Amino acid sequence: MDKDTDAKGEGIISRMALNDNKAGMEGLDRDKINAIIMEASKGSRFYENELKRDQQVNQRIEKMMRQKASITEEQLQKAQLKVENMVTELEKHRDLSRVIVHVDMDAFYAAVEMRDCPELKDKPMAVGSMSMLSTSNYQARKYGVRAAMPGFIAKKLCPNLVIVPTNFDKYRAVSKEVRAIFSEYDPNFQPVSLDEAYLDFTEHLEQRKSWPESACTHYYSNRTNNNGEAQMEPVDTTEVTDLSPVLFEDSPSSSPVLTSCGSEANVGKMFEVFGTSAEEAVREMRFRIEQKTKLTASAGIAPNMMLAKVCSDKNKPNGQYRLPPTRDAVMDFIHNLPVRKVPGIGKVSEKMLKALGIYNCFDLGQQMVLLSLLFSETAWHHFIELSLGLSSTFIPRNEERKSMSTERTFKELSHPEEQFALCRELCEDLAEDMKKEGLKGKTVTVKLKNVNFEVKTRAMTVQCAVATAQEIYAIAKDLLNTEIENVAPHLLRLRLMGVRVSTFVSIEDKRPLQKSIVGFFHQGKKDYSAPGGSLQEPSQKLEKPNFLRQNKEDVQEEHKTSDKPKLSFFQMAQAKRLQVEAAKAASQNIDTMEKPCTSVNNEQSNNEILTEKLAPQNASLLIKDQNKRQKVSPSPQPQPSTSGCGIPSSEGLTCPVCFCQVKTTNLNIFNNHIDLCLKGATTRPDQNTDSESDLSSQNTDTQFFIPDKHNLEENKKTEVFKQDFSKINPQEGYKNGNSALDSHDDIGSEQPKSCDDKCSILICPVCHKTQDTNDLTAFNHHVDLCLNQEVLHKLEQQTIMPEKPVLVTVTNNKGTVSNPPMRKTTKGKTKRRDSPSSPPSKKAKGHGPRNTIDQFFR
DNA sequence: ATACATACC
DNA sequence: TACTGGTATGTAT
Repeated sequence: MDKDTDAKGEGIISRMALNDNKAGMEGLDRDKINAIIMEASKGSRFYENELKRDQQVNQRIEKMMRQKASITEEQLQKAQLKVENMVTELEKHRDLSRVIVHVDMDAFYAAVEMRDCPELKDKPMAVGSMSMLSTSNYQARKYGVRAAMPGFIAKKLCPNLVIVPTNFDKYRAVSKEVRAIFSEYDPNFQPVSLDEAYLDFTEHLEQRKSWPESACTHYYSNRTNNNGEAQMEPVDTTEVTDLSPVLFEDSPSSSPVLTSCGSEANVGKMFEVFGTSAEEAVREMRFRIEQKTKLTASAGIAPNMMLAKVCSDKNKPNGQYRLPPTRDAVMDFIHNLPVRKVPGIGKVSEKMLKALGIYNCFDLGQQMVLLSLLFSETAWHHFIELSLGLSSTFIPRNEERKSMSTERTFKELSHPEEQFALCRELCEDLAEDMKKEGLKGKTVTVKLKNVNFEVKTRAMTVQCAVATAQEIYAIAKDLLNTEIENVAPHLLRLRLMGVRVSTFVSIEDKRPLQKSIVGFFHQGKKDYSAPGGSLQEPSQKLEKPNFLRQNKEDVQEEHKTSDKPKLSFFQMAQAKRLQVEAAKAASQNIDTMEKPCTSVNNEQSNNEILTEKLAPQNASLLIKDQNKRQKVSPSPQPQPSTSGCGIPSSEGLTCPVCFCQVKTTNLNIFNNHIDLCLKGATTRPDQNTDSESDLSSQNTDTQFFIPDKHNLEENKKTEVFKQDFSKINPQEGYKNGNSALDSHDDIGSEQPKSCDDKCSILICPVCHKTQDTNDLTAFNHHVDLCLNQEVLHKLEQQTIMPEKPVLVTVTNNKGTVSNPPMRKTTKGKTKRRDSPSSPPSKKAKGHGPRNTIDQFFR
């Protein structure tokens, strides 16, 4: 229509241009900066995609405007009442009694780097890479350089910009120190990211009233020559003491804020005494942070979280702002507050509101009736609270996570083989992460971004929760496969792939998993029908649960301990992981072309030996095939009989599943063996060994697919990002906080061999739930049921979603399968023909596969 | 339940 | 040369 400005691409500025709403961006030459950004971006695929997305937003706006035009007087009156009632109701419950504080470290990563490298202090610098910056210091911000900007553009804005790679471990360590201080003011504080948190100071302030002055006295850390013992703050003596960072000479702080300890007024002073007010307490906290870390923080004090957050930005950097807890003060504060400053209102909402003439929170209140008619209920409810300066007055405790994912960006990846390999690797990584938290989920989502930056997600929910890499991959690869087939004969030209697991099933006790499972095998081995017989009978002759008994006779005779078997799924995962780690180790070796295999991560401590030994062989294979971009070729590889290349053996390789010696040095043969072992543990032999073709069709899945990292040119970069962004992850709190590593990284304990602990807690090794019984019979019964389910499920997947092309049309609305039913249908092949033809029946919005694809790859 | 968009750091 | 990664949530179907 008449979006003359937007259509011409000028509206895109709201997406592309810098946000000067953050601190440190005052008085910039915006136009010049934007011109440079545009110049650097124009024509790129990224830019084109942004344009497209902007058009979508414009359409939303147009739709909204049309809606607005059709509003009747009657509707308005009705809405008016509704809004008024809502307002009075909300006012009635306004709570100004809490003292909420939001603390935010100033330019955190950049500040850490500057602290540790004085050279950087007087230079514009940023942390990140040429592809993406995490943050920038205030000097760089003067040039328009800021977080989330690609480094190469930042360089154009500021040619002298110094870009420092991220050092996540360091930031995390600093964060830990800071959080230790937070917890003294509010033990239940909520971290938002490594550098940011919400605290409820109410309690602290109550207690503080009666504190002696000594409790409110805090020392400078770099001026305590002799009386260190009198200090409240432990001083890290290894720290250089003259770093006192006047990081922000031009701090705009207008409120009475602690001056930097290097300033004239404070020279020679050894300590500070703080008062009992909220401001004093927060000042004190910031002082302690600075003394401890040599870094500054900013804070906001207000009666609720939203206001506190906005306030913390007000006097940043190295400042604080308190909004008095009165309605007048709040309303006054809100009045001129641009909506974009409010957490939760981003570019798009801002643009939509702007189209309605709404710029600040006052406007928001004025237009509430209209908004209530144009936006969803949740949206306008949020708006109305906002316009009244209301939000949560208590800080919610960190709840359980709802999903876990991993994704990776790389240089174009188009070959299905590589895509599957990558997918598999992602599943491995994800499974590993999930294991640390003992999670199992029912929904697997694959995310794909093509080289045009168009994003697609494909999800499938299954009956039984999945946790291991294999289980996840079994689903993910089908989702991926469906997409690949849908665009055939074209290739999926990907730039990013991700895998996510969600819909977690509750697991009551995740920690004692390792030990308990061993205990379980020792206890329950007898027979699932036998009650608490010999609780600690030596593990010579365990019986499998009924279900698995038929599986692996073959393996059993080779190795006595192979009966442990039932090889819990954890063990399978572990075995698989060993494979993968070996592969990783191998490819790493190639990366550096010299790094000895001992360069494998330390965390692998327990299986390091194994990986080390595997690595050389893998490496040689990899090198051979490096240019082919193919999985390890199945043809016999003349291997120099590198003695001791296998797992602990000198004449072959030891299978991590059955622990048998496989007398070969050919990795392919070995891999096949492992795969058979793994399959054997979960599926009927006849299902996967029936024919040659069947086997070969599963190669993708079962063989070592060694991702060719060298073709992922971005790999190194992205690894960096993976690190430094996980830190900002809001979930970081509990992610970090758990000590799962302690028990779960000890993979040795997963191997029945090395474990003789017995455990009296009964935890089902399948569903991971603590069983509320001491009765072994009942427990065994439960386990059998669980296994039944699990195995059935797996069989189901084998049948319905065979390796090759199954084509469960996930995207098909309702009708077709998205969730394999538990019955064994005939082979999925018939289905597969059916479903693609069904799209014609789709109604309304064509969002069936075809349409999507057309869009995706035009 | 699935897909896509928005938001946050 | 080059535009992140992890999570939550809202909206629409």
